[in-house]
Amino acid sequence: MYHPRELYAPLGASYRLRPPQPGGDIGFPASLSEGYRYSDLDTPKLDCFLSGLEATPRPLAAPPPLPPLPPPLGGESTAPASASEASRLLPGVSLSLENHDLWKEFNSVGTEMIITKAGRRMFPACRVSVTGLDPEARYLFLLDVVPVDGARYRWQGRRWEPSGKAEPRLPDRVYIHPDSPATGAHWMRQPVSFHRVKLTNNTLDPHGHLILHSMHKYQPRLHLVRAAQLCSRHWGGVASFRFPETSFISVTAYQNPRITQLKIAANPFAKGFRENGRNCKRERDARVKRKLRGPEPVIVEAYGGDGPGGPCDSTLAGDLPEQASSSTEVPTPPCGGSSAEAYLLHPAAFHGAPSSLPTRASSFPEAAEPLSRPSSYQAPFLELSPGNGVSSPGYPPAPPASAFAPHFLQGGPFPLPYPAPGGYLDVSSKPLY
DNA sequence: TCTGCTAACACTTTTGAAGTGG
DNA sequence: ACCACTTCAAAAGTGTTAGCAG
Repeated sequence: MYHPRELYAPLGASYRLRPPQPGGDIGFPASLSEGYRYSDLDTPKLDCFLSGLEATPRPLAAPPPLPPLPPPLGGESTAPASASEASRLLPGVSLSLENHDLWKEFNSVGTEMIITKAGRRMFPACRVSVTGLDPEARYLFLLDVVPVDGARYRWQGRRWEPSGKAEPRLPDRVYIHPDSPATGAHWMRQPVSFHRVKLTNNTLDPHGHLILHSMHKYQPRLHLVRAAQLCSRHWGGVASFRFPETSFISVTAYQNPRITQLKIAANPFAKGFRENGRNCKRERDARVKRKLRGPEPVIVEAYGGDGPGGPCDSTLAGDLPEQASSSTEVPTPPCGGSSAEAYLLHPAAFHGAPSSLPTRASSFPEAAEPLSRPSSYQAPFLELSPGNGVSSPGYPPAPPASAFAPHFLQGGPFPLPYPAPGGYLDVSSKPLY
């Protein structure tokens, strides 16, 4: 494993990010905010996806200086987003959170996400609508999760409170939407769901799930990268987004009973725990009593469900029951083919190895280029539009989606040196401890 | 004793193979 | 032979809970 500072020594201090600005998150002490540094956000992180080859591809030879670190996540933006930079890279691109209301409801209580050794899905999942993409160009859609602050949290019976410093930063991993790469038309056709993302607290996780510390506050980020293929050293622009209402605290067991209630009410897989479900507290207690008395009689009556509406696997359809997609349209492959087609056409892009391997080099001429110092790019900060695309100038910009090079790929957690769409990418920049 | 984590559990939904009919 | 549809079992995703470790 390499650290970017070792590989990119020449970049030196230009990649230093300034500390977060005061005035941050509600409930987050300024002292902790002041003391925290996004020490790893300068990791060249997404370079791998910057593939080629847009109409006017350009090699990443002269990295512009990274923008200063934005204010602490969740806080008020004291420095407005750099719209000009954003438009220079991916002009006009905007995202809106489809399930904004649900997220808002959870956020008002204090969202908690279960993390397990085996990996647990996020609920609610990030489901967004995209506009402003070039319908013909191809894009990668990525999701990662970054710490909101430098604190560890503790449930104090009624609310979350910081209790000490955060654990050391874990390996940064990126979830690649399974449809990637796809055309702008594809991404804009219907809401894009990231419901398959899994969170784990297993630092040795072999499945490539996003690794988090328990009792820490995190913020999901979405990245759109204009690129024709998964891995290249060329790029056509990138835009990063975050929605403050999607921040959450990772836990191994729910702390706030109100969150539990919300999850049970909204998640179809937890239907059994609802008031009328067989797994609700009343039924469970009764079952335990019956068990103590003797064998439980077989219940023949079918459990009345709420009808269909569970998470849908398709990107093109809704992923959440409370937002049943009205679209029954059969997904059509994006221009140039679906991810599966892309796989068939260019298997080396998905199963390929670092550019030194012949399989990839044969399929992707750009991989045969000499491995000069990978360059970084400047990620735009965009204002977010919560729900239905309604603009909200109060939304702070996302932290920069820093670039990274294939060097940072960790083969370990992945069966493949390059992750397939739908997989995860380990972009750890430094050893765990 | 307290806090946090894990594994087992019962339940539901999703998925995909197998079967059926046009 | 092909396609669309249905059925069904297995897999996967839920929160709960008891027990364990530090």
